[in-house]
Amino acid sequence: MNEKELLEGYDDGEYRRPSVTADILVFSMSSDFKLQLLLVKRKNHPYMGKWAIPGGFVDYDESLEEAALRELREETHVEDVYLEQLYTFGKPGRDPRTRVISVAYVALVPKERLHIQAGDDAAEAALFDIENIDWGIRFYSPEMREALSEEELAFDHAEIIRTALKRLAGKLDYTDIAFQMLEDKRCFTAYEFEKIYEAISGRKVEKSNFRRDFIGRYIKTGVIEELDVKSSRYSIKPATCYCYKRQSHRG
Amino acid sequence: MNEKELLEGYDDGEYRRPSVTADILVFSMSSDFKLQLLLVKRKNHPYMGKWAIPGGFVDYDESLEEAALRELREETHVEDVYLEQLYTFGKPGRDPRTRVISVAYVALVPKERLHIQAGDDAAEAALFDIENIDWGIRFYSPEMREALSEEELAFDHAEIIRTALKRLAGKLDYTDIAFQMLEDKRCFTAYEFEKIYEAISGRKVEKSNFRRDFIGRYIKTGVIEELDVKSSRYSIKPATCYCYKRQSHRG
DNA sequence: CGAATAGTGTCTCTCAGACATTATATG
DNA sequence: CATATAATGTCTGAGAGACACTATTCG
Repeated sequence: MNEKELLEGYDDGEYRRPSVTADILVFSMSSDFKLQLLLVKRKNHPYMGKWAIPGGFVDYDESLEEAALRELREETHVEDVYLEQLYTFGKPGRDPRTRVISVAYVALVPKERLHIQAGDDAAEAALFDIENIDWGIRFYSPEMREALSEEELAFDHAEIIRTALKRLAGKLDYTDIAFQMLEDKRCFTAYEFEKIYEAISGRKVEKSNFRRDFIGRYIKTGVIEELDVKSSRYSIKPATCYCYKRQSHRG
Repeated sequence: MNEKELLEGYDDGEYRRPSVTADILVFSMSSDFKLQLLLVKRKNHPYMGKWAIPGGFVDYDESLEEAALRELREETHVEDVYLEQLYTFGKPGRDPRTRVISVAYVALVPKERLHIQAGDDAAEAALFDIENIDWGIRFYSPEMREALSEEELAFDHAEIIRTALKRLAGKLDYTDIAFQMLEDKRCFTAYEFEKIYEAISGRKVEKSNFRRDFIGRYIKTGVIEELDVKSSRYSIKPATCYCYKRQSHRG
């Protein structure tokens, strides 16, 4: 291919280094408690018009996490969120232009905090509902209910998303990640928390058991506290509110 | 520092890329069932004379995993082992020479398969017993029983080792990693497996409970099978041997 | 009243941890 | 005999999962 020859012509005989990018998977939760992922539509080749995970090159003086946060800021204008390194993807050929090693990060952001805006490399940016969690992965766009198939994703991004979904589901039971999706960590109901848990794990839970465990584990360990406030946001009968007692981000 | 100025002088105005290395943490098990880690003594600056995790630059056409396997082959002459990506360390300044992003891999290698040899960048290579698993990390060299403190480790390698130990202990219960340390996966006793489990988890287990669970879970799921063979290698009374039925590596 | 969620109680089964006991081989 | 590991058994309490039931508020 002449495109490849062109790129190899850039090489000047010195040691040829791979490029490093930080990619960021921004997960959020729709108002009807469906797990959502931020994708951007590529406006350049390769994969022009396909949907991709936002990301960009890591600057020489910037840490990987800083690079991920910078991308996050550019796309969503949020700063202070839960962020976790996912995995590093580096197979030669995953980007047809040149050798790219991508360090993928996962961010969990409550939806009201998101102010989505397409970055320089993207035509548009949108949140996609993640409907079925059988790792075959199928997305449905929020407004139009249009299926987004794996073929419409750029690069190896379907694999990256699968990895992220597995990681999130796996960490649900022994970490606090579900709390990171709450609209207001300082005042939320058991119902909200349960719905978030269901969305991330991909399966229904028994309401009564979940409440027992939820109360039992987190109240006893002081992670949450019962408040005097009641909320009728999601129900007719006012529900007890709880307060998450740890720092709002970091994990 | 004039060393830094020298390095920055190398920059020729083009986009300055970080270097990428693949580092490999080779864990093994001593004959008395202590968890061991392969370290190499640096023969060049920086950190000359300090102990380090072996690693090297990722070639332009080589996958991250291939790079890790190449390093592994150079240091230990083993090929076909359990290998897993650990984490990517990329803070600016972690290598005083230039910006280095290290993708760390963990390999689990039964000791008899190791044929340790120092690579080009190392004066010597040795296995160190990991004695206490309180994440303060202290090593004792195998022969001399000399303490190796965190200060004697190069770069941010103490942090990398801590990360690896946590990961291994965490995956012990829901993966097959303990089997990867067995001298002979096709014929081993419950005693051997128990000792490996203890070494990786860093705590004693109740023998009878462990056997019940060990038999219960793995026999029922077909992961292991009971053999007719008996072994007196670790006991006076001959013990039942078991056979691990899955592929010898990969995880 | 029905609808929808809030919230409580109960039963079973599995599993982890603690501990006791017997068996088998060697010196 | 003592010793060291092999191998089996028993008890308890915690937790997961299934399910039944009552309470509260609105329209």
